[in-house]
Amino acid sequence: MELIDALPKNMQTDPDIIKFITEDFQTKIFKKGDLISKQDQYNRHVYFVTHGLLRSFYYENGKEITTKFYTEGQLLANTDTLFQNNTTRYNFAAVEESTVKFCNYAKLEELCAVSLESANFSRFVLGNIITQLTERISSLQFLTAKEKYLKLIHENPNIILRAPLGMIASYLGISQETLSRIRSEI
Amino acid sequence: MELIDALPKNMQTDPDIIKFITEDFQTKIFKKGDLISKQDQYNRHVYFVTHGLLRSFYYENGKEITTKFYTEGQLLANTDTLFQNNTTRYNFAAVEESTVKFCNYAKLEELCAVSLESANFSRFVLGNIITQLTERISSLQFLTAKEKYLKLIHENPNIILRAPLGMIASYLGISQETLSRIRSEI
DNA sequence: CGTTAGTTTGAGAGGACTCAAAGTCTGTGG
DNA sequence: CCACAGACTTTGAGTCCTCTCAAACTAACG
Repeated sequence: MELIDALPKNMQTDPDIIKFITEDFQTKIFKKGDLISKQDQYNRHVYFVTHGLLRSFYYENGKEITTKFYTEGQLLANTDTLFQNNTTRYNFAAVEESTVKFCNYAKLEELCAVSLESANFSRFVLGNIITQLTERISSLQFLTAKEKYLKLIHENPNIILRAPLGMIASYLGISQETLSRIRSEI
Repeated sequence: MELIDALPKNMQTDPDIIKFITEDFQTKIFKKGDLISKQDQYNRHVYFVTHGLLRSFYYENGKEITTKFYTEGQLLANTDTLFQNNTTRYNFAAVEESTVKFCNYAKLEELCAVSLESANFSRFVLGNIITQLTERISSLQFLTAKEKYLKLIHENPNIILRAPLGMIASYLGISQETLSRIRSEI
């Protein structure tokens, strides 16, 4: 999915936007396992996933905890850094070979500082992210391991097919073994 | 906390903003237990908590599940409705007597459609909400009941003092009894 | 001072965890 | 094209955390 297709129609033909996309974005391909960004650092890029699957994760008692998956058409960024100016606790890595388009967040800020349309579209995007996160919170809050897995199957079957079991388990907040047992009884 | 104090300095003196705050906002006081907004409806207001404590919740097997608390200086809104145009699954109610200032989201949209400053401040606010939600997800994902409670004490001691145990328990995703036992052993 | 909301305590059941070991898959080098 | 190493998944056994149901206790309020 191309970046421009993710924009509302009226912005797709806006010369400022086109200029922004063509001049300020770079493309990069990550191989399976490649790190895009490391924890405890500042990374002020915003990535748009053109193709592939990526994830964010951190270490807890030596184990990797996957916090989120990012597929085609989604945005990936260090919100800690962009919005709070802190280093981030998350690593970002490619689960499979992935192509991303990225730009410096400062450039996006510059655009939003002069383009009302962009600022408002950006608000819209953030609003949708909030809805997604809220939904995820309510899954984690009270569902059993099995319910969480079934919900993921329903809402994001492609992740289940594409990501290894261990990553999915930690994403759901359950152990690998438990997820494996759940799979076998379905 | 007054609404105007929540704004960045440069906006506090902006005539358009002042006009917006004084003309488009209303004030309302809710008594303990009062419902602000009900599930399965559209509520397109945005509320700013001047004083007090409110919460959002839904019903699961007849039990109330508290999803979030809102204290002084925070915003409360039906993101389902504002960003996705759906009815919401959440109820909002006052945990204790609370004063809110509220406006129609459409008015805020109108303001953002003409005021770059406002649109960008709004983006900033949304960004912070995202950071908070992300943080909450990681608490729910892997902490034990006790760890979640200790984290809440650390980050939001006032909620623990002001909200009844049952609401706090469901907010943490644990049962009342478990929370009570955790309290007694601390 | 009684009624209701809220909290604590107890007992038993079950889900999910950990540690450990055995399978299975996959890709690379001979 | 096969074999093997390393990554990934499954299975087993035992333990512990947290749940549920029930009942007693306490606080708040009219």
